[in-house]
Amino acid sequence: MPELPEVETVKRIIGSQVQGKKITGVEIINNKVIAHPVEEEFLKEVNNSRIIGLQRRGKYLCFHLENKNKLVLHLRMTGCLLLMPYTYPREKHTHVIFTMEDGQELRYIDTRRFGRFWLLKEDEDDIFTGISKLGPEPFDEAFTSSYLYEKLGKRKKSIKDCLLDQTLVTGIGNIYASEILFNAGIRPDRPCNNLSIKDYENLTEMIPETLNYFIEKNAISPEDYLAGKGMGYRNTPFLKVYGHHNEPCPKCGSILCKVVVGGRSSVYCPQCQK
DNA sequence: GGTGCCCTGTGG
DNA sequence: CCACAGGGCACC
Repeated sequence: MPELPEVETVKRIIGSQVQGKKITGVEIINNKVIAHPVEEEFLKEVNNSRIIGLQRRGKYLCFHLENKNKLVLHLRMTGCLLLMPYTYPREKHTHVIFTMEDGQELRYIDTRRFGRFWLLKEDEDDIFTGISKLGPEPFDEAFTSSYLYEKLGKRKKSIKDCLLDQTLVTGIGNIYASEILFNAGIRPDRPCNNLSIKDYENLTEMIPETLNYFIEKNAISPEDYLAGKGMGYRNTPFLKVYGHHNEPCPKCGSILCKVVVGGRSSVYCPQCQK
């Protein structure tokens, strides 16, 4: 469910709430979401450690702990982190609860249970989480149009498919792929080897610009974030094309189309996108 | 490359 | 009731 802008929002809100706080208790309600072979070890290594800070990499979140361990989380489709007083009733689908020293609880809630926690011990090579396979962040200096052209220029796959490939550039998901391609004026089903250098320059500019636009639109207070159960802030009202098929294009008024590319739906304007 | 699968909930 | 949902992986 969450893509880079949503994960960034969670990082900013939850990060500021838990930074410097000690975890004084861990309760695993459903161990399916813990991708660690030994539950006891996971508990031992996370419990009684202080959170130094929260970091985002692509769609992953990484808690840096004082004992040098890292607690990595991927929210996948429906994962959600909320900090609230321990007295609050537990949401349905609450799978893990971290108790903080101040009596607040950091709760992991995930309807579909696709999300995962990993534990990386100090200096342990990360061969588990998938983070090591990720491509550059869209805001990295390394993410240039020549990088994108070199990586994609000769591929026959559709540009939409490649935007979702986290090893090429990280953070884009199904919704923002449609939004980015609309902003760049490129049809989602265009083969990569059919795009011009100009198209790649345009894409390279529109990827960080579009994601940044939605990070800003996501901005919300911690109180409103909690009130909306970590979902309310998500910016559906600002989407230009995704979810708007059969409606008029916001630029030209043509009717927006839906196509399935690589098993997932994309929405585009047949007039504005070539 | 395409498909199925992991899950639950919702909308047509 | 079936199709589909913002992710990612294993498997032909």
